[in-house]
Amino acid sequence: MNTRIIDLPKHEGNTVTVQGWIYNIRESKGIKFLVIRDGSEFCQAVISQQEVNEQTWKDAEQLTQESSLAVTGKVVPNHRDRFPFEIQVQNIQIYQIVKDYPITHKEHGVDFLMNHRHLWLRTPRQWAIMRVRNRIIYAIHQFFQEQGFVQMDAPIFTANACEGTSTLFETDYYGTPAYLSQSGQLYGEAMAMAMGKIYTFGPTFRAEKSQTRRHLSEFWMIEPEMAFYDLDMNMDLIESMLKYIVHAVLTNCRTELNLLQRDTSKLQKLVDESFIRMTYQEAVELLKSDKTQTLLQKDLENAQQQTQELLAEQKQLQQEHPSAKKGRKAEIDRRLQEINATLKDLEELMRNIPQWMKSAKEFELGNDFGGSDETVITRHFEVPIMVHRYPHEVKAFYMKRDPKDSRWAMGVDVLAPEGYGEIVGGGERETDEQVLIQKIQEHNLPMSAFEWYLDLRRFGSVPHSGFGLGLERLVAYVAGLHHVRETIPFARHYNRLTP
RNA sequence: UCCUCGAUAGCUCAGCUGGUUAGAGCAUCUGACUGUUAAUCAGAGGGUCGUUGGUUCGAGUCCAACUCGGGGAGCCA
Repeated sequence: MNTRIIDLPKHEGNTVTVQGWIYNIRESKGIKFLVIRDGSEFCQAVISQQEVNEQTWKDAEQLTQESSLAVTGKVVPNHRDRFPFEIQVQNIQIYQIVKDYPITHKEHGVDFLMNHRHLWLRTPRQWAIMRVRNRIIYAIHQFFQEQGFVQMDAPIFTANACEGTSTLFETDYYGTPAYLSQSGQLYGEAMAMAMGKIYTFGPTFRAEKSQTRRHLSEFWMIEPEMAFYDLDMNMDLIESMLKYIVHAVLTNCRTELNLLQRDTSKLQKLVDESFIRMTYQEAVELLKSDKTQTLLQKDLENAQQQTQELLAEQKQLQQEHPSAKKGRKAEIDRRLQEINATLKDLEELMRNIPQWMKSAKEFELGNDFGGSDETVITRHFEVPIMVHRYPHEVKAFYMKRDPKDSRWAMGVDVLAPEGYGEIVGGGERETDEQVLIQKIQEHNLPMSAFEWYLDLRRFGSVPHSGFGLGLERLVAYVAGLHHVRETIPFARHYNRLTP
């Protein structure tokens, strides 16, 4: 019976067989260290010439990166490695010897890696990300199922653009145009009126030509919708859901977060401390405040100082380079590349900050926040911020107006700290048929397409709320990633349809 | 659509104000090393510098257009 690497601790001292692939080989005279991966984990297998027969050693000499094999040997502790056990190999069985595997153990550019995404997924970092993603998905289902929500699916083909704003993918549906869904929201409301509390979990499509680290053309969204929930109940649910998910990842994905070098103290804060809740008006005040200007000024000065320090280090290393020995030379080259990359980032930051300061200072009440404004607001805090009661003009037609002040719509956006931006958007829905009809007209949407939706207000209309959670943005935040394209197995975005 | 940065070896990059035969590390191949952690050490092969045109005695380097890509704005999760 074959063993998975993750189960090796249960077999200490025993002889087992593991099937997998060679992730890396290091060797010295008469001894080979294989790093084997089988999907469940990565571990070292040691082949010593003295301890195997001639044929096994001969076979071992042919092994290359990503060759597939089964190794049989004794499980012993290994305290030097991340994974605490290794296999002392007695025998190997080769499935395939690989030639010229394209991904090496050095750094690669994003474009190259994305072109080899089908192979890139095999690396430890991607392995860790996919496991975090999996745990988040599992936690989402657990959370909602435990609370009596029913998972239901909204259609992917739709006859119209539901909110009438973003650009959608058009397809041919038996001769008439159809669009790929940009949100299951309206269907979610219908399902909530049938089942009480529901959530959808499915793909969403946006045809916007966004070329940023936060956007995908195809991404996964979770959209809960609850009958008899007001905005405050909605926010409570969002907060407890995010705490639940992050707690689940913190307790079950230690290895993965460690491998990703995620600072877990920041995630722990999200679990332990209350989220910040502020109205749009308060957020605008904060944005325009001197406090914001001071904060950004300080960020700018830090960036400038760091730049000076790096330039000094760069100069020193360049002087040392000609006289350095080979090993040291390589070290210097590595560091110089690192410095160059950081300098480019800092340069961009220093270009951006003055614009952010200007945009924050000149922000006008009534406008929607831009990406930079969101970033600036989140820089003040270390936990997620729920901004609620936005100007109704900037929100979708189905959003309920604040009964106390009709300027505002009862919407809420959750902004993640550390610059990850909006991860949740939601709100309380309009319940009045006449108000909705008026809103649909104001937005120039085709009334006929919304007849079924208006039925929900004609037959037993009740207060209800819901929200949309962007899975990839949440994964990026929890895993501490620079870009959402690493959070999904095969990313689809502008200029990327393959592999 | 706009702004901005970029394209040099299989991969990641260096190449300053234009000046002999274009550099490094990794990967590949050969050799050394019995506990390695992106192992190390010695050696070898590998490039019409994104495309087209221009300036010049001379262009990887300067100029223009184009192609492709990164990041950002808009829009959003």
